[in-house]
Amino acid sequence: MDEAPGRTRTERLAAEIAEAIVTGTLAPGHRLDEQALADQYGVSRTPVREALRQLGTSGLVEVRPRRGAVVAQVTPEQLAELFVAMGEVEATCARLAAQSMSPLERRRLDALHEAMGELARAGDPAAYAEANTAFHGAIYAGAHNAVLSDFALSLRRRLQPYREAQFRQAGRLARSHAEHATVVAAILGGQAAQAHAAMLRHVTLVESAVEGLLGRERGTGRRG
Amino acid sequence: MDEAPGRTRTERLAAEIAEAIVTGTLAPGHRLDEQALADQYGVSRTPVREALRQLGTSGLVEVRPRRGAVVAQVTPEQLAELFVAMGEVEATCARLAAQSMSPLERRRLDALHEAMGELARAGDPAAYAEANTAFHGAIYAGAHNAVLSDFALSLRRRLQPYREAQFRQAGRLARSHAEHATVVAAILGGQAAQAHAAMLRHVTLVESAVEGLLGRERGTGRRG
DNA sequence: GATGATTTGTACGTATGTATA
DNA sequence: ATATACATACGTACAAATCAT
Repeated sequence: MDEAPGRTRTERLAAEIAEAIVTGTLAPGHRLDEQALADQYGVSRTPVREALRQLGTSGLVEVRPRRGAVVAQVTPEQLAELFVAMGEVEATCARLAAQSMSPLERRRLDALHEAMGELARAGDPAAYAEANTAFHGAIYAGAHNAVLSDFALSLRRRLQPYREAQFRQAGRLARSHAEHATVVAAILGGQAAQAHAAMLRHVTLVESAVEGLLGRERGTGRRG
Repeated sequence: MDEAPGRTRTERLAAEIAEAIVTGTLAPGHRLDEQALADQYGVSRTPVREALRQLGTSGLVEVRPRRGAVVAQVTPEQLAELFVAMGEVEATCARLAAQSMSPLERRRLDALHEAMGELARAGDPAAYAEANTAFHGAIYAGAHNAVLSDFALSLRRRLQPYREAQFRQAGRLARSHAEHATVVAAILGGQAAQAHAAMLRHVTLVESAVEGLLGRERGTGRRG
């Protein structure tokens, strides 16, 4: 059976539901009925409740007392704030990484960046997106601060549904890689201020790309 | 009975337990027995469990599957990371505040700072500490970003047990107020970079003050 | 190392508050 | 506006795992 990851049912459920939200299987605004989820996963309501509460604290779902839980509905204003926050936190991580990455970490970041150049030239959005997560993760880790990197990761997860399709935009891969290049150069060179600025600009450009996509794709029905 | 704040028992319990942790009534490392807490608050284990999970996600308590929950025990390394993270996030808020505070918000920040000067001269640590929370809260709010300000607030809460006594240090009030002055001047003048730098320095100095206190009070610091 | 005690994890039942007819 | 239906919040019971002996 599936007893693999998180040891308790609550943990496994939280992970599975989070995954479903992040991949878009559960769309924003979708109602999360406790009994339905319990039936679906073959457990009782108790671990479902605890998982929903946990996801509520991390911001992925909105729990309204006595009124049930829904997949967090992010307004355009909140989306903008999330992107600003992610940009600032990622930029901070980049600055700290420039100051405190070990030589080994720097070499690995450089190697990862080179490999992503290949993926960009090959035009493989899925592989690039996966490597991109690793790239940003390497920078979080290089900041050597678990508090900041956990927060950056949680923001990245919350924004993932909205960033998913950006790499399909024409030319986005090549531009992303070029933006990364300036970040990598600053970090490898230990130039803290430049690393901060380059990362802030990169994330801001991602936001622009996403906004372009949302403007185009939306128009279909959300509730009125 | 007491039906005052949070509507559900879980919410009230989470607030009460958090308060007890933050004020030091529940010391770090203290075991949080579900049944004992349930008896103490006159409820069943269910809302206690949910409250503990919630506090676990926010970092105030550590929940170990099948092994119970304890008040989060912060190692010296984690404490340092928390201070670095808080410094960076507060500095970011200060920079954003310098860029985007409204004239009214700037006037209020200035007035608050002036009032704190009185408290510092009067030598009232308790009142100063309370005003200090409002001061930093005003800067978070001035950043106009709920994601960042929520994170800053949660970090401040997590660090509160370790910062509590700092204002009793001789001369700390006056120094704190002088540090605030440079932050306020930069924010009011719209000088983003200076606001960032001044706030980062301020928080770093708070960390030093706390470390001095901990070193004195604890005797030993590092664990083997 | 095995056994008993304690505590957590999960299931299930009931009551109350919310939404709907 | 009242009543009805239903989902959630909470309590309670049992199972399973950890710990103490």
